[in-house]
Amino acid sequence: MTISTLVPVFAALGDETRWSILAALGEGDASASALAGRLPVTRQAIARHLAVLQEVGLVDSVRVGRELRYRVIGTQLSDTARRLDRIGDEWDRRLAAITRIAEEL
Amino acid sequence: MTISTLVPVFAALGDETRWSILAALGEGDASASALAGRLPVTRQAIARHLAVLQEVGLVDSVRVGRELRYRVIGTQLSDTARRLDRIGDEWDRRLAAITRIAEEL
DNA sequence: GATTGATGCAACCTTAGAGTTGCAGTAATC
DNA sequence: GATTACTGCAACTCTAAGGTTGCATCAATC
Repeated sequence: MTISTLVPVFAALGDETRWSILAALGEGDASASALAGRLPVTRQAIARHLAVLQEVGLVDSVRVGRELRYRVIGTQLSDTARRLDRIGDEWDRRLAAITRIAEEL
Repeated sequence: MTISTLVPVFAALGDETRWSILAALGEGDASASALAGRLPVTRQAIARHLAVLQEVGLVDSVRVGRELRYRVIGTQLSDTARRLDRIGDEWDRRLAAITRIAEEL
């Protein structure tokens, strides 16, 4: 599991509109059309954002009647946070090691 | 402290080249020119990436002689991870609540 | 003080992505 | 079965971002 699998997730999270979509979905599952009613963007734009979010596993879709209902997957967010934290720790340790070496000189 | 301050951080982390820069800096502080020697991109491109990283607090710079030496700030990464984790938890709780309500119907 | 090696700035190219409009397809409902 | 409402697909615009080349600048060294 390399960090390169994380990059698309961060790229997905690096957009305000997608956050507002995620926030709206946090209030409860919804379809692209339903979201378009609440957000100041077109349904098509939202659909593409949802595709991006689904691609990186932040969102899931279920067919309900004639609508595609999306829901947030909290796990992916937690996982990402955990991995990010681990990387931060690694860097902290490495930086501490470098600092120690530098001070010993 | 709103999530909108987080978005630029994620946007910064959503680029492979910037990760390779961060990884290179993890090995020890370095200048843009030094990094250009190790990475397959121009110094100018690297300089701009470093500006972006510095903008969101992922990197810091110190003048050493005639060179600008950059270093990773592990804290920002850890903070981001913590905040992301908190958001994930909130969503998990909210989703659990919604699921519970749905099941009670 | 001339040279060397670093940064800073500007113009430019190219592509990816966010957004739009328009229309076709398709599944419920009356 | 006609209508209604949602999804799917395609073409188009526009801007931002990643990358490049070229030159100016400025500090350190010989």
